[in-house]
Amino acid sequence: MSDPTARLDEMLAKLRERHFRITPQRLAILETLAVSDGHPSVESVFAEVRKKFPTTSLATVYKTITLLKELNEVLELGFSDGSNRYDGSKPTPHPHMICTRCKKIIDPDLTSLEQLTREASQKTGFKIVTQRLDFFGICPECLQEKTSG
Amino acid sequence: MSDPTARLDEMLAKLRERHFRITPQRLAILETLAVSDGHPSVESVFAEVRKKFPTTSLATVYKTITLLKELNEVLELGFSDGSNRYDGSKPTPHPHMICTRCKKIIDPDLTSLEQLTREASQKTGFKIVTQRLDFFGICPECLQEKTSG
DNA sequence: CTTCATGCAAAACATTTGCAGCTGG
DNA sequence: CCAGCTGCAAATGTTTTGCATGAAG
Repeated sequence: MSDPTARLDEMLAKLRERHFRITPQRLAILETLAVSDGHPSVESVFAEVRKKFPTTSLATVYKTITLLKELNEVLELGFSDGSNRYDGSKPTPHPHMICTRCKKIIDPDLTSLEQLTREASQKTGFKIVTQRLDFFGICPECLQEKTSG
Repeated sequence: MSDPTARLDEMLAKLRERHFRITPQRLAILETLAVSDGHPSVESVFAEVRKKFPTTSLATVYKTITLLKELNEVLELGFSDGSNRYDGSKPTPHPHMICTRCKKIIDPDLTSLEQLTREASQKTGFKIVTQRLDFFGICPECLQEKTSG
């Protein structure tokens, strides 16, 4: 999708602009979020960052992600079962396709979402600020597997 | 939207069919979920049920709602901040308009959702099983208020 | 240097679970 | 009767918070 290096630079620029410090731990967290296109969980970010900085705490990962959310530099895909996932490569709200078998999450490009949003606004009188759209199902790869889970 | 009494009867029929017991507490929980069109939270269901049965425990409300979810007789609107809401009057997945100011949730009737789902399926090869769509914004009533929050 | 970030442990939440006693069918 | 339900309290799992130490700028 977007260039990971460019995204990392954008994130760093935003931090500097707001005078937040760029610590080694933060840099590692930003890198992980900017590079991964797999919508990582907090735990997987934590595990990744620990490879470089073994003393990093979970609290720091949470704090940094909270900061990035406030700066609109990461998109949180919250699920009520606590399996939250994060998208740092494309931080603006967009639809997701979620495979309920392998847990993969991909970003579809849907042209008719704009039309749907317009319809929703017209029919309800809401001033729509943002939206969240998830499709749940089975991805092509899992569909090919004979054995059903 | 749908007739509350009819919904309650459907829920009761499903419980009986599967040989689950209909206790006074359960009945009160079902009634609350079937009647309210305001997408109540667990706490508000609990508060409502307590009016009739003051000894009811939160655990029972949770257990009953979990049961109803498994029977597809209630739709859970989970939010990652823990402010989950429930829709017993229309238990099949459908879009929601959520006012971020007054927390009201209403059900829009969107004709172009089907088209969007088709597009998502075609472009990704997913076999789509269900979906979740929330629009966040300001409702007409809140828009009319002069003071901004 | 001064302020902000880190890391630890404890706290805070909503939700789930274990279990003794109760009760619907 | 007795399997399943209730209510209590304890456990769980994730996220947040307080605070002393450490490091970015």
